[in-house]
This record gives sequence, C-alpha cells and structure tokens, in this order.
Amino acid sequence: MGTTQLESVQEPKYWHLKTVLSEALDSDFAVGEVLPNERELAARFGVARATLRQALEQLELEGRLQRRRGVGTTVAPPRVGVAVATAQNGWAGGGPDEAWQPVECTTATAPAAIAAVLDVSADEEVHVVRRIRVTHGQAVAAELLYVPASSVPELSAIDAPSGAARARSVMRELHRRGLEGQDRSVELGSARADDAKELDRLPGAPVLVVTTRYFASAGTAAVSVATYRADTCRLTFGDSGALEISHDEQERQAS
Amino acid sequence: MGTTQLESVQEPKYWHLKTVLSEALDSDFAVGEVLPNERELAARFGVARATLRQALEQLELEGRLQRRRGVGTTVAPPRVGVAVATAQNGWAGGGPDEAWQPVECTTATAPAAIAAVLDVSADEEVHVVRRIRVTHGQAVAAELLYVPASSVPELSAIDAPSGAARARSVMRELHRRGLEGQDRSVELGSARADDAKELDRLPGAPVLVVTTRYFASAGTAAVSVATYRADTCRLTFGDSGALEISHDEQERQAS
DNA sequence: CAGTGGTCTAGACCACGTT
DNA sequence: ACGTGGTCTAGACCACTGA
Repeated sequence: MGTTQLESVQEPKYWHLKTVLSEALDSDFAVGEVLPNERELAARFGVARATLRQALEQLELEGRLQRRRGVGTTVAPPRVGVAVATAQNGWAGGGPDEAWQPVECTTATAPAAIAAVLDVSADEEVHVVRRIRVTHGQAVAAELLYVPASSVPELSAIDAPSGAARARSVMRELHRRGLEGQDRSVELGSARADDAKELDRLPGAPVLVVTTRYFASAGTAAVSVATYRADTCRLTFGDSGALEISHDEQERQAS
Repeated sequence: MGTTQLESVQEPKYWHLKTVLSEALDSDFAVGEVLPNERELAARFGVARATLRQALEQLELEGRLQRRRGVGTTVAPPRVGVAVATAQNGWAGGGPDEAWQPVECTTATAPAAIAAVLDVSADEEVHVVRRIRVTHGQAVAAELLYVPASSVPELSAIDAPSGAARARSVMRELHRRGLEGQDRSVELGSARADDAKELDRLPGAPVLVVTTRYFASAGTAAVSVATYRADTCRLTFGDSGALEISHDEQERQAS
C-alpha cells in the first residue's frame, strides 16, 4: 500500500543533531577540548550552518558546551554547584565557597516593584550595592542589593560616597542589624547588558534570577536581585549539603 | 576627520527590537491579546523574519510572550509563583496550591547517577513514579520520582502492577515512612520529549530542573527530578510566604 | 592578520490548529 | 483549506580574539 518510509524521522534535524553531538561529546571529547568550527561541523553533517547552530545553542543552554566569539567552541566542565544561603546562613558573604565581592555602592531610586516590597516610597533614594560572586576564580553571579536608608541608620554620611569602600560599610551595618528570615524566588531571565559584562557573557545570555527578601526586626531590611549564569551554575538549597549529581549527568548516564 | 556616524547603534537589531516590542507590550497590549503574525511584524519593522523571531524568542524566554504553532503569539500573564516545598513540608502533595497528581508507576533500573545517590546497585529495579503538578488548571511541572523497593517495604506486590493506582500506593507508603530532610538543586535544562508533551510544550523548551533528595531514617528514601516550565513558572522558597514580585515586573517598572 | 562565533537576509517548505 | 509558528537553506557581513 503506502510508500515505505525509510527513515521518516519526523524529528527536527537540529534535534537529532543535538543527540548525535551529545553522544560524541561523551565518548570522543574531553573537558576543555576544542570542537571543529561551525562551518566545518555543518559541512560534516551536511546541514546549513544555522541548523548546526541551533543544536549547539541547545547544548550550550544545557551546560555541555561553551562558545566564545573569536575563540571557538569547547567542551564545558560539569556545572558548578552553587550554594544559595538558607535561612540559617544569614547575610551571604561568609563561607569559603560563597565569596561575594562588593564592587560598588550608589544611591538611587529603586524600581517601583522593589520600592513596594521595601515599603518605601517610589521616589525615595536607597543604597544600591553591587556585588559579584566568585567561585573557583570564576564570576558566577552579579547582584544588586537594595537597602533603604532606614536599614542602615548608623551609616556615616562621611564615609566614601560611593565605590567598594562604601559597599563594605553598608554590608557591615546590615550585619549589625541582624536577620530574622528570608524569602526567595528563582526564575529564568536573560542577562542585562551590565550583568552580562560582569559575567563575561553576551547580553541576553540565559541567567537564573534569584530574588531574595531579607527580613529584620523592623520589617523588610533589603531586597537582592542576583543573576546567576545559567550555563555554568546549578543552584543548591541544602538542609544538609549539596547534591552531588547534575541533571546533565543523569541524562548522559541514562543510556 | 572621520565620517559622522549618526545612529551608530552598535547594538544588534534583534536586541533593539526586543526593547521596542517589550515597551509596546507594556503600553499597548493586554494579557492574552494576540500579536500580529511574524511575517507582518517583520515587515512592519523592516527586518527579516528570522531576526524578528530572535527577539520574540527572548521575550518568550522571559515569560512575556506565549507562542503556539497554528495559533499565534499572545501576551503572557505574569509568571506563576510556584512554591517548592521546604524541609518542614514533607512529601509534596498536601497543600491546596501544591497539587501533584500521580499519573503512573512502573519499575525500572534507575539511571546510574540516580542509582548511586539512592545507594542501590545500577541494575537494581526501583519504582518510578510519574507525577504532574497542576496549578490554576495548568500543568506546570512533570516529575519522575525514584523510589527503591527498600523504602516501601510494605508495598503489597498484589497491588495494581502499574498505573495511577500503584503510584498512589507508593506515595502512601512513603508518607508512612516519614521524612527527615531534603536536599535540593535547581538548574536550567531543556525538556525531554515526554516531559514536553505533559507540559504542552515542544521538545527542547527551557525548563527549570529541580532535583530533590529525600532523607528518611534509613538514609536516602527517594530522589525526585522535576522539570518546571521555565516560561511560566517562578519557583519560590519561602520561610514565610512567597515573594509577590516577579523579575519581569521589576524590569518593566525600572524605566 | 586570519579565523572564530554572532548577526542578518530572503527566500522555501513543513506541522499544526482552526475553520 | 487556510493561516499560524517551526524548521531549514545558502549565502553575506560584522565583531572579536589571538598570533
């Protein structure tokens, strides 16, 4: 009757390509190894470069590959487990593997949504602390911490008016105020231009946006918006330490 | 001297396009409204369809748009805050807004990485419970829960051999065993074909993969791998309730 | 400078949902 | 059947990195 459809894949080429590449990555490549360039790979698989790129983009999204303009495509190391502080940990910035570096501090009016949560008026100036989180020598997250003046009442106005020094002063005062709890949410986003620069990525790169509300005795003491590199990070929330397996590994070992 | 470069944007077209569209979305469109089709929009902005699509893809990734083949592109509602159980909550499945529906239960050998965490040998059969999480009538997550036989010793072998009924039996037995703690990690992934189907998305759609390890008195009682729709979900981890603002709103209101 | 990935074009055809 | 978004092509040029 009907025509014999041999190989009627009914599966997009880029999807099949991704599978093939993924398996090749497991068997034939070591972490850090450089892949052939895109034109070469596309020719080798007999597809247009755009199609090949679609497969590479997915693999990069899953943390399997790392691509850098002018350099090439390399096999990415497994994702880094990054501990996100639990309620007990207090203000991030303590542990050895949880190194937040204050970069700058300015004062500005907070975005309306932030102002509402902080319970300050929309046109009130708040401290905005810029911090970078570094793990294994790599910048993995960039944060904006919004601190109303009322949360750091003893902050001397004579201190450095901006810069890392003032950022440290604000953090010190926050520590002194103590902490009663936190609220946290995680969602997918794309990196703003400034965050992308700090994270050594292109604007629009996928990031995990962690929004944290810090409660002190008087109410909401501060709100933090931290953007983590989604390609390289696995956020961990542990009662008793980080999980040792990654989703990628599960996939790869599921064969 | 040099040529006067008026409008030397040095900013990709699709990026600028995304900004323009984003603003238009805020001012001229209501949630659920249908946008003009891609060919029309591309023509209107004077760009190729592929370029227009690049902008739409980003906006969809950020949860601003929803695109469905054969239907069109619509303005997405704000992301749903989905509570991820904290240590106190025990086995997910209780609360009103945390409805996990058992779908099926089979027995199979777990992927190697899972088997290692469960502390069972790689060729040992475990129960695999399939659950779907529904919020506001929408499927937001699909889960595979791996349960070694030793965690549900009293599970009658005479029970339904598979299907939703058996899934419920396994969950009931797990409840009986109690829970001492959990470990959790969140990372970005792309939907497998089966998960995509449950979530009404195309394979490869971006998802937040939540891997949870459940501890009982005897050790690791089960491991869960849940994939949440990244476009529509905002995962919340609260000491005291969910955050009420979303990243998108922050962005939009930051103007 | 050469080589890489990033952007962009102007088409074509396909799979799907609705009518 | 029609219109939608999804896939795919075969080019072109640009921006960046490193030798």
